[in-house]
Amino acid sequence: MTTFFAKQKETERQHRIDHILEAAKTVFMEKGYKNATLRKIALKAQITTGAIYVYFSGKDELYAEVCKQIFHLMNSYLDKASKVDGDIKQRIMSMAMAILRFEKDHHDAADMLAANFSILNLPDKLSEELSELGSQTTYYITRIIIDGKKEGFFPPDKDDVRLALSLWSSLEGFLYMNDYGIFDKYDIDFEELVKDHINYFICGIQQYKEEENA
Amino acid sequence: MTTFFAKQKETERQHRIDHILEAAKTVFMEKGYKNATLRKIALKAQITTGAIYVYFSGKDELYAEVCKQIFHLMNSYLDKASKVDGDIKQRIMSMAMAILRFEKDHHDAADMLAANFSILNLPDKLSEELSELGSQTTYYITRIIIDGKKEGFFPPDKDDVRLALSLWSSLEGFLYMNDYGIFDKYDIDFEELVKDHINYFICGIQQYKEEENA
Amino acid sequence: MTTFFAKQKETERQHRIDHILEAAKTVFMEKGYKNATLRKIALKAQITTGAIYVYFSGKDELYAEVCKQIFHLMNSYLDKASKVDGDIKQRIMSMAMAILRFEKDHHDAADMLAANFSILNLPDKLSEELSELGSQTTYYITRIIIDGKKEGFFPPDKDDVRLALSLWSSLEGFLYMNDYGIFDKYDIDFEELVKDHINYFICGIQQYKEEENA
Amino acid sequence: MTTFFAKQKETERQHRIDHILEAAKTVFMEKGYKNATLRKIALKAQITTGAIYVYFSGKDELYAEVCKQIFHLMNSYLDKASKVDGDIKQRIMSMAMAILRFEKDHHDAADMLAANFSILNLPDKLSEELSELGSQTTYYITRIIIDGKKEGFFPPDKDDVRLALSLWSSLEGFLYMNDYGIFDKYDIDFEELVKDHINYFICGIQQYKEEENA
DNA sequence: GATGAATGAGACTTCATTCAT
DNA sequence: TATGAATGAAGTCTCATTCAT
Repeated sequence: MTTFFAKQKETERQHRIDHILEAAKTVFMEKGYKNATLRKIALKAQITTGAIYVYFSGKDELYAEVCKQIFHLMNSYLDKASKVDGDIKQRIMSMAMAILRFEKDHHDAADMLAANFSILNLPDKLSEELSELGSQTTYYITRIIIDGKKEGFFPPDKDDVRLALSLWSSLEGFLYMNDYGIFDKYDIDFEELVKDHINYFICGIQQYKEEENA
Repeated sequence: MTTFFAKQKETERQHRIDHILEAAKTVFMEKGYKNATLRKIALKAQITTGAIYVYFSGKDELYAEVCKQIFHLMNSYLDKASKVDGDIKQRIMSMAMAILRFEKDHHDAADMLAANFSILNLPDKLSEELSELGSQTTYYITRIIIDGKKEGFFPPDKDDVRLALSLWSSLEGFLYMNDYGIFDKYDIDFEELVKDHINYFICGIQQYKEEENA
Repeated sequence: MTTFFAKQKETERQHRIDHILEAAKTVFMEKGYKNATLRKIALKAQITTGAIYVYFSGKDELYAEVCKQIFHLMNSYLDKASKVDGDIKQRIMSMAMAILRFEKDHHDAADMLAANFSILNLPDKLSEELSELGSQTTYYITRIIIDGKKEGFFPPDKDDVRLALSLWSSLEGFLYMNDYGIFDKYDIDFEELVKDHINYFICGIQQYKEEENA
Repeated sequence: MTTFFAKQKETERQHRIDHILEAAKTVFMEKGYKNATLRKIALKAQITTGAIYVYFSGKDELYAEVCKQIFHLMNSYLDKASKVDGDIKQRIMSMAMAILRFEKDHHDAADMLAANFSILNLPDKLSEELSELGSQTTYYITRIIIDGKKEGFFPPDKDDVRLALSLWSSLEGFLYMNDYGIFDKYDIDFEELVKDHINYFICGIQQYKEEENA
């Protein structure tokens, strides 16, 4: 019986945590770390500031936990995209579009992932977790690159991780520039721009001969 | 004589301004806009917070002026790089390396240029200046692309600005990822990574046939 | 039960608000709006400045709330006086004496009602409330004038509001002069002076023939 | 010769003082005591803040000196009005209208005269001077009342000073109410309102029988 | 005399965090 | 557990006054 009630309690506790995290996510996303206040979060969660301290050690941990959630959300996008059937190119494009879609669907959330977590005063465990989660993206992309080499789509002499990082980095660049409204000044279809870039990049990988570089 | 003394004073005033800007730059770079405080800046400049207000209307303007300086610095890198002789590829690479070098030399400063200045409460004149300065990079790159098309290096049907933005965006992505230490976990020569990406990208532009995309 | 505790809490909250308002009133009255500081108020209320912000949005609102209280207090004087039985003259005199008494009892408080509330940054609701409260005095006096005309005490051709404003204005003048200690230099019974003035004024209204003015 | 140069210097000094006072008057009138800053005054006078301290001991003294000037200005209005020919009523009305005109011509200046000088940290001499100047108005009015009694216009049993203070007080009341925009809400000709009041008041003095009051 | 940069105290305000209830 | 009032430190900004030049 004790166990039953304990579980019951545990569940309720988790509910409250989720509830707070949900509110925190909204506020952090909207205001950013500094401008978000525990009061606003508490207000949104319809609890009091004091209650937050029952479940979280403070603002920093709360922020980190929200980030964790967002990382998981993002990875769910990637996971889904990674399961799409098709040739290598289609799979890469699917992955890229998933990242773009996530950015579009959760604009402010995406911003949070770029935070420099080192400024927060976090316990080591959380820091590592966040770092680990941030690496997931590379894993997903790398996997496709590896498949691509197996299938002869990419030359075997190129390094998987380097290609994956290269692809991801450029994608992030587009998101970053888009975020700061750089493209707003021009009459440009953002998605098309990214697709073209990936096409050029893939094409380049396939065609580029190292000796040319000499 | 009056003129002489007036100049003398003007120079001294400029010295002080530069001195404050220097301190502000350090602090803003290290802490970011929100976390930087006038007190910290004043402390670093070995003055009082009040003294800052003799030269600047407030935190926002101070921040903006620091950004202006950094933009100018960055543009000096670009300007120098844009004057390098060589073929189109070499010129693009020279430009890219200039951006990398700037990022390396002024790591934290580069971050500031990404700030969303619209959140600051700036006089219109300053806002415009910053916006204008921020566009310079695109101009530099676009110019090379245009030359490249003239010389037959790039296909004539590709849009100059789109290519320039695309190139710049991917570069920014690398810088961004590097900033957040993504590459630190891997044994990767950052510069090589970027060079490879550009090579693939350029090669892709030249070789990519639109019909393939169908 | 919930209701009971909620009420309890509400009451306590009101107590605290009243406590702060009391301190604020003292300080504002003594120093005026500009010279009063939240620190002084907090000190007097034996709390910290921050605590004030739990109950009030800032200095302006605090000031406005104090004014509201004073207006209400003043209106309670007027209300009581307006219920006095007697002929028109006695009723006017009763009203005038109420104003004098209020001024005497709450010397500095009275000053605050003269504030130009438009310089404060108040929510519309508060602004309107204050404006409304400030008009009350005229209403009370006007009502007596109207009765006076009905009873034939005043000539029917005189405008109610003009007479009321005229009476009130002169009263305010006496208060104002008294405030600045003008009468202190002379050996004068302030109340008698005002009574005489009102007597002359009333007598004048009754006797004055417009044609004389030609 | 020394004397000549000394005088020259003295004159120049006075010029500067006047120049500063002029600027100070403008700023104090516009902003009020607290909101006026020495910098604004210095700016308007096209000198530096430091220079002000050569001629004045500080902000308070500067304010007081400005008030002195305004008192003198006001008294010049009264002086001129007091010299008007006509019967007693006309002379009183002339005096009243002069006060109204002064208030109209120098709206903000008039406000300053109402300041509670005791909050300023002034040397005794200045305080007394200000007090003395503030009494002038009563003198002017009293003189007419006295003449009025001599001529049989007013009953001989009424006290001169009391009548003068009474008249002046009510006038001040109208100005005060007008200042705070009380009349703005009503469609009222301010000057007419005041004239009527004075007429009633004078009429009342002449007609009012003390025994009625019993 | 005059300058004006600099000070230093103090203004209002915000907020993460604590703690008595 | 939960409350929410209160704290205390810190934030930006203002300004009368001083003082080296």
